[in-house]
Amino acid sequence: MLEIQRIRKDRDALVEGLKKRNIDASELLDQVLEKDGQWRAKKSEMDELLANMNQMAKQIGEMFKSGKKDEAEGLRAETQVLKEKEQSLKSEVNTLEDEIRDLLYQIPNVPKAIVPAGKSEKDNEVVMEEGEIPTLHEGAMPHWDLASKYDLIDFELGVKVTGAGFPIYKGKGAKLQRALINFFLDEAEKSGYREFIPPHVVNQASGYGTGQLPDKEGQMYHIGIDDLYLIPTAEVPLTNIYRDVILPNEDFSIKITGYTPCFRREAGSYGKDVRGLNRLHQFDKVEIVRLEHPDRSQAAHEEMLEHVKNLLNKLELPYRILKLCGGDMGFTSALTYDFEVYSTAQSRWLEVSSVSNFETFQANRLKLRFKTADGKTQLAHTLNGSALALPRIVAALLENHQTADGINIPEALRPYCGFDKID
RNA sequence: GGAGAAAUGGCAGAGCGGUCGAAUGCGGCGGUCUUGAAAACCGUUGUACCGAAAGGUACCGGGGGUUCGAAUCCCUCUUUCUCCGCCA
Repeated sequence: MLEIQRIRKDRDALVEGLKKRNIDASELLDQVLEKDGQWRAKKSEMDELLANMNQMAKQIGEMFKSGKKDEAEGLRAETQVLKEKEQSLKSEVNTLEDEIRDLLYQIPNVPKAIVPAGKSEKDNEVVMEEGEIPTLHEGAMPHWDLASKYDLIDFELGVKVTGAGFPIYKGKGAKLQRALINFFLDEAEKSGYREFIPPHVVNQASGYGTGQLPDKEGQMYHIGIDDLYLIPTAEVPLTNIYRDVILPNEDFSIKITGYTPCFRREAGSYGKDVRGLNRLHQFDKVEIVRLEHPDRSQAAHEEMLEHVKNLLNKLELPYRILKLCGGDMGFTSALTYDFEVYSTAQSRWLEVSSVSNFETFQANRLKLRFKTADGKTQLAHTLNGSALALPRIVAALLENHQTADGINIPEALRPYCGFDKID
């Protein structure tokens, strides 16, 4: 959520910035400003009224004490009118506040200067490419065929037990999941992230805190009886740990990580996009989250990219990094880099990580602040990234490392798997 | 799931319906003293909003109510603790 002060001060620059998302926010922002003006007028009117009423209440008290009953009764009758006035002002102020908040919820984050304008994923910029795309042997298969050939993942069994998009991992397939999770967590720890195991279910306030609500209500599974949501990513519980927090000084840098399953309803996908592991309703992911001083968030973002690069190098997967254009960026992000690995048997790039700087957008909703040296409170920056999401990594590992007589496990993963080949 | 008790500032802990944004202690910050530190002493110490400022308003778990006036009374929700039941 954008800060209202920023809209008051910088309306034109915000409109300009949001154009990169391919939206014209001028009308929305003007509505906010208009409502804000009305709100301020009503608010000071009400404050004045309340000040009067407080004053009168005090006088009445003193009169009763000094025995001036009649005077007190007279004054008491007067307050009746003011009370009614207060009621109506209060409801006007509340209505305006609701309207302003609803408008603010509709405005996405403003892209940073280096974000390219654009409408869709076609306008994303490839900023680097690394690793060699292997040439596969005759008869190489896509991962869903490999998964059934070596009995690693059972999609049909998942349909029976739950439904489409909930695969069941078996034997070495299950072991590989566990190995990847441990590998990712250990690497995160080496990079200085503290591990958390958060709840896999969150309340409404947390959904609002990180911006899943109200924008993406339908993407989360909702447990109606308790009004809780299954997390779509560990970002939600991990970041919300710091909701309503004021960090005591300005030299903080908080780095946390956590593994969780992720649940996404993902309505409206079809075809080759959802084949095999490409898109699931439940998947595993290790997330890294950072809270940084605004002056240091840019550097932190770059560090996070290095961390993810390192993971992909160790897994010996060819990948590329995209700088997302305004139109393809998530609602809450100011700058996002996507990592894609090349899926050789499918001949396509698969997104495996998304590393974003939200600047103050989430912090504003979270009320996550810190104390500056001169004692003021200021919004912190939040960042997060997948490091990494498992299914497409597994797909790429199976496909890229397949040979005629089995699938080779990359060196870095062997201690975690306990085997070096799937055959 | 049943029965009770409680929720106050960073923490601990007072608080008769009016003078309570809230005593007191600890902690934090600034100072005096000291070669330095400790101790002692003095001062200061929440958040947000409106306002150029003066100043004003709101907040004592959340929401609602009674009252001229609520931290204090009533209703409701949530959470915590104790006891019982069930249970990995």
